[in-house]
Amino acid sequence: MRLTTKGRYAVTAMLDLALHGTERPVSLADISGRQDISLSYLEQLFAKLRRNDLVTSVRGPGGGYRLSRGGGEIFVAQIIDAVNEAVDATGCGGTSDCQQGEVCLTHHLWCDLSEQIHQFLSQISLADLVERREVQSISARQDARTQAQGETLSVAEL
Amino acid sequence: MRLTTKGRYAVTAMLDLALHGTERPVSLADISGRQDISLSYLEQLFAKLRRNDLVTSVRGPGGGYRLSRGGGEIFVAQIIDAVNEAVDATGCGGTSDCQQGEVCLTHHLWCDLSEQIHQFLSQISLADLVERREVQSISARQDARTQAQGETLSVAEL
DNA sequence: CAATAACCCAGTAATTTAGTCAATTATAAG
DNA sequence: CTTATAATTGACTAAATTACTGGGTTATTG
Repeated sequence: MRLTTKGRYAVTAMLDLALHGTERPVSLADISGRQDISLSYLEQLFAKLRRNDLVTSVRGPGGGYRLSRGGGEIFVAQIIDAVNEAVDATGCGGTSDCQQGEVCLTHHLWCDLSEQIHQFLSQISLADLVERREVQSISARQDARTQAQGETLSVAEL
Repeated sequence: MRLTTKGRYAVTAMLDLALHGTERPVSLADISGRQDISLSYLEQLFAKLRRNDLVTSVRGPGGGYRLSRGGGEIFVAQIIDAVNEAVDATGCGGTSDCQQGEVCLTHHLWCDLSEQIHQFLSQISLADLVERREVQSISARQDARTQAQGETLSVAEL
């Protein structure tokens, strides 16, 4: 499990789909415009997302992408895994060159750690994020009116 | 919070320190030999670890590095943060170019997510890992004797 | 003084990220 | 049928990050 900007782009794009794709398919050009991600980079990402059955495509005018299923059944971990593809474990994925058990054990430990993160992100669905979003935007507007109190600083930045 | 191999190297090296540095300081050459990380790369990593007060150094013959405090007071998140340094949020760290509130909100959401991972890794200390390690190595030896039963496959690989 | 090992710095190969460009293919609409 | 739209494919490149090399210096122990 790697956590890089690439995964963030993918999650952002998928969230955009979840937010805007309820009626009609969403074109990558739209996502590119809204989320400020280059069209060609989106193409690369969505090729992988499609191969991993997270989205379906509709060609031609009015076409674009749709979530392959409900937002409640697509999880953040799946999205990140899809675009990171072929993470090949840790350079010590069973086949490789751990001289002593010791080395391999620290690797194994790291796998444990990232596996737990993976499980954490496997529990968060796009639907969860959409909901959370609405909650936050509401509370953000409330904060703007009632003057933020300090804890809500990061929200007030917007 | 980024999760890359760089952070894994740092955690592995720090764990090596925790395991072998109880008596005397541990030289980077030793860690390099045991963990198969290039000496110069370790130098880079430890420069950052030292700047972040996670290790102390002893120069001269017999010198090396020590944990700056007990393994129970050094957490995985601190190690990863130390070597990743200057993560500058998400390209939208307050100062930047979010055209609409919308974009900024997806960013904020991602921050939330990685913040939760950060908190998770902030609860795991080196001491926890050392303990876990011992438990695993013991159970690994037990499994080797009693013939592993399937679930313990990854341990049995060693 | 000599050996050790941290410390520092400049450079560089390899990989990943991010993006460009140029085609081709499917399809809806006129 | 033609045209515009938008996915799809692929090759190629720029920038950033990761991982590493090598050369030096400084402090310390024996």
